[in-house]
Formats: sequence, structure tokens, C-alpha cells
Amino acid sequence: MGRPPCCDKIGLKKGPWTPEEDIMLVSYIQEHGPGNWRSVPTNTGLLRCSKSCRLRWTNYLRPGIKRGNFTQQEEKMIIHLQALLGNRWAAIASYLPQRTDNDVKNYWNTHLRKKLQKGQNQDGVSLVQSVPKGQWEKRLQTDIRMAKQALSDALSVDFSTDSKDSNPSNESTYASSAENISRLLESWMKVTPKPVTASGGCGGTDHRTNSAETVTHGSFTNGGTSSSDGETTPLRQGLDSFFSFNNSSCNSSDNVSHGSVSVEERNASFMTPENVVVFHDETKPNLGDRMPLTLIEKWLLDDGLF
DNA sequence: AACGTAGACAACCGCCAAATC
DNA sequence: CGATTTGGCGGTTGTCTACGT
Repeated sequence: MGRPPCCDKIGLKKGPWTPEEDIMLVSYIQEHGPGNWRSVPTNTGLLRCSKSCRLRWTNYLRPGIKRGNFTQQEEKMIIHLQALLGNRWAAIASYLPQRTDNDVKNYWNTHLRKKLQKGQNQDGVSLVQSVPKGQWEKRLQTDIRMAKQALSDALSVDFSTDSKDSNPSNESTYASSAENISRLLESWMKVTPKPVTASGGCGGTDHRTNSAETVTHGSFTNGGTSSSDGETTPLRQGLDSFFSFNNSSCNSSDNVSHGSVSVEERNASFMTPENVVVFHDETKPNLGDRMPLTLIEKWLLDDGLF
């Protein structure tokens, strides 16, 4: 006998979420933290299946998600990673902490695929940094070797000892990009500022890819490139532009309410001390699950992206 | 102003591995 | 250990909006 059913499919609502539904979901997650999605529809009264709630949260409501306005660096990174990893959008998105897999996938399908096709049709050369034919394949093979090496390296490393510096993606914190919801949250926050419990957003325990044991409170959260502080090589500065949004920790502060400021402004002011509610990225895989970002840095540097 | 079309993005569907009983 | 459910993922569809005619 397994678990009880997730939810009956009778009378469930489908289609676009209303602001009211968003508020209900966000309020619940504020209270209990993400996870245990099965109980979300029941406890919130939402006529949505647990899966829909989870998707809505991870793809839209989760704090810190940046939507639209892909930068050139992000674009190039997606192109490179897609070439290396294929359509593994979750893996690709894990290197772009502010982006969801759905967002990356959509951007690829609506922008980059066409762009690449167009670029190749026009001059027969890939848009990716004009790497000559053949050389690109060689590079890909090299990258695969690097990935294999990285995997073996990763397997031989005890991440629990150095996760503070090398494995920050274990606990990402996010600022909301859904401004309407953020405004709603802002008013909500003013009334009931409440930290997420340990079993919830801060080092949640019920997520397969982000176990509580790997969470190191106070560590950075931006995908493996940021050191604790002070290390500002040009490379790092470049990469920091990717990840600057979430240089916060579980114990430091975070911001889920941003009023009407832009996403960038919100991200810039992400660590104000008065912020109290912290959400953690419960979906980003551990570094051990993927190629260390330093390899990506090297790879991108080789192509002169930064 | 009305209609048709294309683009962008949110949401759903179905599959699968992992977790749970 | 097998049955069952959950949650994650990638592909696809649906809906909304902008633009052109």
C-alpha cells in the first residue's frame, strides 16, 4: 500500500491563476514553507491539484525569479549549455539561478532556436561565438571530457565540508519578480512578518534534491561562483552579474516584497536587514549533481563571453 | 474599428525515478 | 519487496497581447 492519493481530479480548476489564488498559495507557503504539496490544496482551499500549486509556485510565485529581459550573457550561456546538455532545461536553469526551467525553455523555443536557425541559415556559421565547424565539435568533446572529469572530481569531494563556498546552490534565496503579488505580499508582510520554519523554506526537509543535511546556514546561494567576499576577479565580476541577486543566506535577510520597483532594483536591495522572510530554492540541484560551475566559467571564458 | 495572425509565456500533460507505505 | 503516490522534468498546448491589414 502506498501513499494516499494526491488529490481527486473532480472539480479541480484549470487555466490561469487568479490573484486571489496566488495570495492563498503564497500565504500558505509563507506560513508553512514550500513542500508537502499534496496538502496544499486541502489546507488552502484552492481548487487546484498539488502539481499545479507546485508549478505555480516554482515558475511564477517563488521569490527571486527574474522573468523576461534575458541578458546577452544569459542568452549565450543558455546557448552554450543547450549545446552541451541538450534540452535538459532544469539542468541549464540550475546555472541561471534566477531563471526557471520553464522560462529558459520558453526563451529557447521562442527566441534562441529561431535565432540560431536564422544565424545558421544566413552564413552557415553557428551563432555561438562563430566557432568554426569541426572546432565546435572538438570543443564539445572536450567539454564532455571535462564534464566527466568534473563528475569524478565531484564524487571524490566531501561536499558537506565545503558547501559553504563551493555548493551555494543548496539554498538559494529569491526575491519575487511577480510585482503584483509582491505588492500583495508587501502588505501581507507588514502585518505578519514571519520567518519560514526550518521544515519549510529554510532548508526544507522534504525535497529530494536539497536535503537538510546539506544546508549550511549563512552560506552564499548563487550557484557556485561567489566566494564569501572580496574575491573580485574579472571573471567573478562577470559571473556575479548573473548571480548577484541572491547573495544572501538563510540567516541573513531576504525580501519578498518589493513594491513597484524593478526587478533589478529589487535584486539590488535584496539584503536589507529589515527583511525577515526567507525563501530558499528548493528546486535547484546540488552542485554534486552537475558540472562544477568553474568549468562553465572556463568554458565561457574560452569563448570570450566575459 | 474589426479582424486575422504571430509571438510570448503561462499552464497542462504524460512520463519516470524516487519515496513511501 | 511490491504497489502506489509524489514530485520533477520535458514536451506541448492554451491563452493573452501586440501588430499588421
